[in-house]
Amino acid sequence: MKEGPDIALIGSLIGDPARANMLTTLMTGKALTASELAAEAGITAQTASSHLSKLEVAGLLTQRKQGRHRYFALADDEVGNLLEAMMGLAAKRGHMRARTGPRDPALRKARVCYNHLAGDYGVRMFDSMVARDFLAEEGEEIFLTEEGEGFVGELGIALPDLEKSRRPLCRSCLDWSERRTHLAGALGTGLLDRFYDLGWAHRIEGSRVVSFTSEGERRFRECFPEA
Amino acid sequence: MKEGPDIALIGSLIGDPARANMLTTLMTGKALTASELAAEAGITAQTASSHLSKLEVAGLLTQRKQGRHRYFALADDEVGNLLEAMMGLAAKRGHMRARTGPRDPALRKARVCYNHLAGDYGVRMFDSMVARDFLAEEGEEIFLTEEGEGFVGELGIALPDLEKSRRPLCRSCLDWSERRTHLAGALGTGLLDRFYDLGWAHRIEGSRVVSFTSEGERRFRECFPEA
DNA sequence: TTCATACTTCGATCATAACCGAAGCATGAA
DNA sequence: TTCATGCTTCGGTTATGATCGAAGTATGAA
Repeated sequence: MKEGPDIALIGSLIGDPARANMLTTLMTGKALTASELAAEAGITAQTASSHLSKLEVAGLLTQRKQGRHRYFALADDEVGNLLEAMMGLAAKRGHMRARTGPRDPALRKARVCYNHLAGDYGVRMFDSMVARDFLAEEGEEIFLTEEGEGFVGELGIALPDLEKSRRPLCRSCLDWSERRTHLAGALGTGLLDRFYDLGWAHRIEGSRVVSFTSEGERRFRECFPEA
Repeated sequence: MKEGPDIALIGSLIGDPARANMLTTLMTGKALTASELAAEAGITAQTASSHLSKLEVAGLLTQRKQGRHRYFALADDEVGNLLEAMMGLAAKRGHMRARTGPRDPALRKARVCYNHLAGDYGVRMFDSMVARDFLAEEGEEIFLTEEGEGFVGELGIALPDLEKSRRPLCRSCLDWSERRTHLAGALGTGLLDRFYDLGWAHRIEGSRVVSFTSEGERRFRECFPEA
């Protein structure tokens, strides 16, 4: 009986893992750029672009152009509610995401979260800097203290350059593997870039894994002692 | 690469047109055999068998063997509510199936939503009961008030029986055609069953339409006056 | 201007899964 | 027993769509 609305269309849109990842990420309510969503879903920009346009045409996402960026967000509350309902059902049935793969342990240890360090190392760095009062938390906001400015300066980071960009210097980001906060923002990006420059670590091609050299690992642990 | 429930699995299951047809058909609340569902979806028995086993493994359907037949039904209310929510979103976005037949107006007027009354009449009943303080809303939760207990008692509903079940007595459900709340839960089911028993209405075979007799319609309007 | 970034479009590859024919199993009837 | 029905399993075909490389467009920065 072909009566009523077409749920298969919406189902198939949510049914693709890459799109489901994007939608889940957007459940935070924050609008994200196409590249951020691509990184989150673990796909290239081309593929993400195709997915995002499908989701927008179907009315699940809205798009806002801002300069070179395109920010995507869930179209409205109803979409969020539907996703929430699906998560509820999935959780009840025990359908958790499969997370078994050879790359997985490396991903949990250290990976890029769009442009900054995440995973165990990302959280460790953040905690260590907070413990030594280099970073101060005020609610959602995070500030670099005066001592912190000295610290990152010694590391060889040019703060004035970072402050020139319109991005906030410090932002918090929630880690899916650790379920704790790590450092994002211009400083988060700056620190990771500095680790690359210092030769402590490098990106694994075609993956989000950040691989530390043994020397780099030693220096990193020295630099960010556990609290 | 995210933590949390796997909505993609459920989405992809609902996302196949053949399976979506089967699930929509089962929204009538009646258990149907594998062959009936195959015919409904327009596929062969082999293909249907494969679909049905996937849906059962995922926990969306339950199966009951009876002789040579296998009867399938939606696993529980939550599945029905999710499907209804998806229909709501699809309808709002204009994603209707190609063939919207003459039965459509009847569907909007009164239909079963898995096991309770939906459509114009479902919303009217809910609104009327809220307006007279028979039902009280507290955020997402809905309660039957003391006056409400008296009211449904007069209608001939045995509350103790309903309360024995583990299902919540009252739950809200979003209506895709009216875009408003109607009553689900054990009481929602109980009320619809009572309308059948009283001869006010009956199900149209092979459809979700609930057809009221002219006498039944009169009594229903009397019983649930518009606010 | 030139260069870099952010994103899209095109084209081709490739993996998944929907599908059905044929055969097999289980139940019930004759 | 034999036959019919309801459903499942197996095997092979086919269509869909997810993916990425390469190239193109648009915006902003130098």
